[in-house]
Amino acid sequence: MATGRTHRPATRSRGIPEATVARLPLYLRALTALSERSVPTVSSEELAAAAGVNSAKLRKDFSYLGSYGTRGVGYDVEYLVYQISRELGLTQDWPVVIVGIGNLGAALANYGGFASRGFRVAALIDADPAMAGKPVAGIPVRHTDELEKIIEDNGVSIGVIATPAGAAQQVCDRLVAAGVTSILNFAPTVLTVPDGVDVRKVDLSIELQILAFHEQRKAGEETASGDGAVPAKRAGAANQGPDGDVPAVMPA
Amino acid sequence: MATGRTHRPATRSRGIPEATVARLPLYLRALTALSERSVPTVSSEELAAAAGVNSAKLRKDFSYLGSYGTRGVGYDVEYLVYQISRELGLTQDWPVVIVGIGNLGAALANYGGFASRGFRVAALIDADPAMAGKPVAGIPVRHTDELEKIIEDNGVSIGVIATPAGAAQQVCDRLVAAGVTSILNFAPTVLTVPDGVDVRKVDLSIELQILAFHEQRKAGEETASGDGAVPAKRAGAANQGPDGDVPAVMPA
DNA sequence: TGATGTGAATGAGTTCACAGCC
DNA sequence: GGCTGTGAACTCATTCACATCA
Repeated sequence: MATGRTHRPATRSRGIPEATVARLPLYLRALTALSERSVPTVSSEELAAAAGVNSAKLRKDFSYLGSYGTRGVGYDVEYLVYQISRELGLTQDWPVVIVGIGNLGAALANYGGFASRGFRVAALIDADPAMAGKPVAGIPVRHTDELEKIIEDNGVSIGVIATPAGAAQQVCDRLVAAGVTSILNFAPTVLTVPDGVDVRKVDLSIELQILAFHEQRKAGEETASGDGAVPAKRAGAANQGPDGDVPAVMPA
Repeated sequence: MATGRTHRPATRSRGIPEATVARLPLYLRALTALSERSVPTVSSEELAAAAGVNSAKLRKDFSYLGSYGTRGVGYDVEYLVYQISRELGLTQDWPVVIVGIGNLGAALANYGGFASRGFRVAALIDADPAMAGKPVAGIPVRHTDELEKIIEDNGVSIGVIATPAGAAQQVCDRLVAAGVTSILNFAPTVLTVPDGVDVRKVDLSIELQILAFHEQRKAGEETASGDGAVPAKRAGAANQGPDGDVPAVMPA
């Protein structure tokens, strides 16, 4: 069952930790902003502040990519932008399809952050025949019937599911059968996929529930100061920072 | 229950790991589905499968909440639903405001998953005067000018930011100044907040970039040492040129 | 018997602190 | 002097395996 291909002693040490991968886009964004302001170099301290992490972590992260900095100076912004882009695979074109063009699907279609990072919305797909042909974000919506053909014609390997929960697994199955190997799931349901397919999920209500947990705890601490078990100190508490992401990749 | 060993440590151990907290909503959803099908009890194995985690992890997670299961039997569904809801603070009402009513804000306003879990959309707020009064998801949009008053009047402690990146920090500052202590940020920017304020972020493009990283690696492995475990349908590995290409990403 | 609950072992990720180089 | 790069220490999370108990 378990794919034991953990061994990767091949050429370079391509063992970038998942937590690091998850932060690369963050660094990339900060670097892009610097690049636009024509800042030539940046120190780990400055860049870390811009990205909302601490500098030791950032340096460690970069060390997995290689030695791209200059001691005593810092990092060359343009060079680093290129290296991170390449590492993330953003130097190539990734056609994606978005399935389920409700409010959320439309928001995704309109989201500028995709196109500017190598992602091209190859098609919008919806099950509602009334939607077919209607343009959203300048792209005509196509009917679910065409899903397989669209995937094939465009060589799509990344699919975004923004359907209601009830339809998600079925859509997922069809995407996978048609050749999609990475799925970003916005539907509040657990998707089952075959081995070799990555799923990441974004769950709006889960995020709120996590906030509610912390919020409740804050409220409780104000009054219920009597619990001896509570170490009084704000144990890792308050500021989650820009971090706080839980690895959601299910390598199945 | 002859032994007087009554387990009631629920509100004692305030040391619930963050990773566990992040999974509680997942369990809650799976349990809610079981509850709706009137399933009385469930084993850690079954529930773990439904939530997409492994059973040892689930049992460990629950052990932080207390001993709510019965050895040899499993967990009482209704009881667990209640305990987890309480732990997450969902047994109380959480008024939230959504700021920035574009496509995404509208999607959030329409998202049913909020209301069903104790979150009440107290107000929708947008900076565009033309939006004011216009109903979205049955709730009239109000102008940013009223932000502080709305927060106060409704006792809002959780705010959702769905504005463009450029406006996010300013909106954040106003929310915090008005009394909000938890923020869910959808804008692609790092927010700076004072101590004691929680920020969680959901970044659409970051998730896609992480997928792209893994997708790229898959494509590279096909040609490398063949494990054979991954059948890998011929996904659109269109752009194979790994090197030589000039950074086609980002304005330079 | 058949499940939970949990110490112990393992692994992943973060932070420290300083050697090494510009 | 200043800043990167990285072993080592440390903290947090997952998994194992089994004692425990209905």
